[in-house]
Amino acid sequence: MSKPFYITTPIYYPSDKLHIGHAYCTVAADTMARYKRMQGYDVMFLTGTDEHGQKIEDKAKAKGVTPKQYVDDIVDGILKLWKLLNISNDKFIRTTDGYHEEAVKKIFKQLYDQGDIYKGHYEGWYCTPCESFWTETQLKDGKCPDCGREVKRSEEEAYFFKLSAYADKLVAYYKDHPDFVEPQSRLNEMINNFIKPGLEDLCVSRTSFTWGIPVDFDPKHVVYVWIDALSNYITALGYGSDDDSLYRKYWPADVHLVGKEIVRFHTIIWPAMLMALNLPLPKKVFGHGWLVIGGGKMSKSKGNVVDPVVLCERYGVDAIRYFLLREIPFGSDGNFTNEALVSRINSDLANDLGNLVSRTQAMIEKYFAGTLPAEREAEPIDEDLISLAMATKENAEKYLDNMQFSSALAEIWKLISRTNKYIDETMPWALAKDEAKKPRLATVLYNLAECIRISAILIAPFMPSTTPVILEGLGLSGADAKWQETAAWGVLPKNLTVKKGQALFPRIDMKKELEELEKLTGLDAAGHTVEKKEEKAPKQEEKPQGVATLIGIEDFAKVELRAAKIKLCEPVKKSDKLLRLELDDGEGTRQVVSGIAKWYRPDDLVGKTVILVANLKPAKLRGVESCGMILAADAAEDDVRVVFLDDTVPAGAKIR
RNA sequence: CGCGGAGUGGAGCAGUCCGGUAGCUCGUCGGGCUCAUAACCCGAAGGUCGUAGGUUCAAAUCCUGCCUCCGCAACCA
Repeated sequence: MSKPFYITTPIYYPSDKLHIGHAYCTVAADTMARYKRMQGYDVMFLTGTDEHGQKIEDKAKAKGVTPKQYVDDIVDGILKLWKLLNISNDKFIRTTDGYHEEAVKKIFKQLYDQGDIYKGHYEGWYCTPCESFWTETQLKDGKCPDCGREVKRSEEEAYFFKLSAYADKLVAYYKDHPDFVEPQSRLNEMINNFIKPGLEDLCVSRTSFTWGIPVDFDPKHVVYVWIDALSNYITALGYGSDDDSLYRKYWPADVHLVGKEIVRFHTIIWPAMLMALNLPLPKKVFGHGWLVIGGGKMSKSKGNVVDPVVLCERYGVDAIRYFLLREIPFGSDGNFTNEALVSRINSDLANDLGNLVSRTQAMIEKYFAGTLPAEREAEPIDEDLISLAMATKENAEKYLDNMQFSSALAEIWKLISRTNKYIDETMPWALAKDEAKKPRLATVLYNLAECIRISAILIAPFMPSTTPVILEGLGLSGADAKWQETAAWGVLPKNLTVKKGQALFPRIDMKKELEELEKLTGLDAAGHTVEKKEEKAPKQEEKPQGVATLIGIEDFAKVELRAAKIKLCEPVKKSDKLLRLELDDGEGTRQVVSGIAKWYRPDDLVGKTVILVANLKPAKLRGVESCGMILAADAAEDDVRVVFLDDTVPAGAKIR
């Protein structure tokens, strides 16, 4: 019986459409899963969605649908995306699936019964109308950040998981299993940041929202994300159900693939939970890096979110899969730019691989009418090529086994390049002119075909739909993609017949393409957001009432605006956004803290006249009291301009 | 002194743990070839390895200080 191999992606949060970053992680997992399958492992590849929680409840409400309807819709899109990307997951779990909910209830109950979960109190600020708890730091002006009303200090009943009890065991486990977390640096981060300062018990239930799995013995609580989401890795296998045969077969997981932002949950909370349940821990948690767009994190507010569907439609799925895994060393962050994408497609896929296949097939057709004769004539020059071809499988495996996708591809491309070079070395077109050299010519072309066959199979985990196309061009079929045969020479029949097809990866005109892409994605070649001028103007006109709800003059009168002179200005310690200002407001000096350090230096401001909101309730920022605020304009997405008055306006002048 | 990552030819990266000729891909320039998707092959130019010190026969690599960039945390009254 073949060895089991269990690999997972995170379960994604379906509050929005997924972007290229999610695709990146899932493509990586898929490549690993396909590789292991080809090697003969019995693979279980799991992905899914984490569907509960406040945010989804809110989003659904805003859209006027039930949370379930809301997530159903998004999940539908996710399934389509995975289909488009050729993701070969064996199972897809949704945390709203009945079996998962049942299992989570059981897990929660068990932890409670054995004392790892206890009932306690969650202290915070409560806003009665909103029925929401807020932490000290979430409050705005000491008031509810949602509705702005008064909050009161109160306690909420909640269940806690005794995370603190597992700190020592976790550290011991890391020590005994140095490969548990990769890359290594992420583990250091966890220990320094979270374990050393001391682990606190974890709040694992909520009463502030209802979109979740109810605690079965105390249904006014719902299970919070930790236990609900993390346990998917075992509930998907039937743990806690009547049939846990898959669980017994596949657990513990060989790899949890996660983004670096959730490494913490997977290396601290999840292992502690498993320890409490007395279950084995996953063998490895691999924290991959992020796709960085134009030097910054991809985010909706920056408008630089890349949609994988658009790219796949334009270049084909395999080109995108290749790019993602080739361009960025797995584990570190990497830049995503349109230019890099097109450049990779052109040089690696069109020029090196596609063109190699094309020229080889063309020569076999031209010189032998498509079918090679059986006579052979080897020469010493062939040895170098053949020995590299025979070594490439092992070279690639060395990296693949450590999830170094990029390096693995580089190894395969070494063979592709070497094969191109072999054509120049042997000059088949010269051989073709001499009838006596036909056996030598056939040998050369056969060697080329063999190298192409080997390369085509080796890229199958990465580019599953390209492999069959290449193999069919060599007279084989997709079913001939046998991993073991990539280390065997002479697999193709001596009298092989080729069939030249369409160009595998048509070359792209870089300049034109970048212009097109800029329009399509709103990102320029270097990945910077492009201002969409034509769209911007009408947008603003369309929703004048969207600026704010209308107020009466009496409401405006409540705001006391005054001119003030900046007397002194300095940065606030331990803060990179705040400046402390001392203002002359006509009556005296007052201190205001403003979050404009990014755009103004203290010297720029001293002596200037600004508009002060004089009757704003004082608040503390970074420990410094701020009495009022000064007005500034959001000039652009990431630019703020303070409103300056003419310096002839005296301090204290009323503004209305 | 909150935590972490990074600064290497025009661009993107490797090399740093275990000091000893600075490497890869793309781009540029020159040449070759003509089977091929204006592709392929060869060659060249181009680097004070962020910066200032220190250790050493020898430092991109080890030590110390500083600067810059990027994340996280906190913070945009």
